Amino acid sequence: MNVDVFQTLADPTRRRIVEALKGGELAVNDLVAQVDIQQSGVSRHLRILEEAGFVQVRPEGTKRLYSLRPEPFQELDAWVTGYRGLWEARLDRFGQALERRRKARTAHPKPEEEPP
Amino acid sequence: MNVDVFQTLADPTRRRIVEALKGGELAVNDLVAQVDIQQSGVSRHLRILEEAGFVQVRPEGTKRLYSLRPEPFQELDAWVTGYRGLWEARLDRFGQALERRRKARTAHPKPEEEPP
DNA sequence: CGTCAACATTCATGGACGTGTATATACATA
DNA sequence: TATGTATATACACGTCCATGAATGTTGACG
Repeated sequence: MNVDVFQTLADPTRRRIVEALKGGELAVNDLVAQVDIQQSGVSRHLRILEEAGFVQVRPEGTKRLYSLRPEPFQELDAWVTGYRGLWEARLDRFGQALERRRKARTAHPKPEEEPP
Repeated sequence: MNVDVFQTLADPTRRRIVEALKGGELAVNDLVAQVDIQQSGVSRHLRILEEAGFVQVRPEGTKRLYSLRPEPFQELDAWVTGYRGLWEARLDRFGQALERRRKARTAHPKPEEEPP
């Protein structure tokens, strides 16, 4: 997590890797198939993504399965939250109180419906 | 808006400018006072931010007042929303319904409390 | 142990980019 | 018009970085 979140996401190839991992963990070769650069480049991008906290590795045999980690996305979400006042009608102290109550509500949702 | 949102935000100086504009519109010299680079650099960053849709200009006499625009932040918010499932317990159709109800609520808040 | 597959790392290179210096443009005011 | 202030642009320079090619490393399996 030493590197910057935005700088890590600035590269389009890294974003393609991240988006490919949205569906679940993938091996390096699977990512090479989706991103049109060399395998060495994919490994380097994965290293950068790992140092930035975006991905984690899990060795499985001779393969290494990469998957996403939530922390940097949460950080990004927190950052953009500071600018929601630009397009939401009211995000003053009253609106923030509402927001806090919503967070508390969605953090402990009542299981009133079935998962599909 | 031709340039990439993440690439625009990758530069720390540009983020400082954006954060300085959170309080409202500012002239270029006001930003130069907050960012420790030359005035020419600030103007260049403002041009990049303008081309990316982050800021808009309003001439006032010999000054030019820059202010934030919501679109790129909304775009960023929409992007990170695609990854909320990583840390929220459930963001399936049920959770999205909750989310939609919250949005409808905060869009028309009843003035039932005083701001702290 | 030898071999193959999967992946990581090193090295060299070209291009993009942020910065400072200097100069240009626009506006206001006397 | 002349002068000063506010901002934008042109140019040159150094640095960072994404990429490909080549090589190194690790694990599975005969």
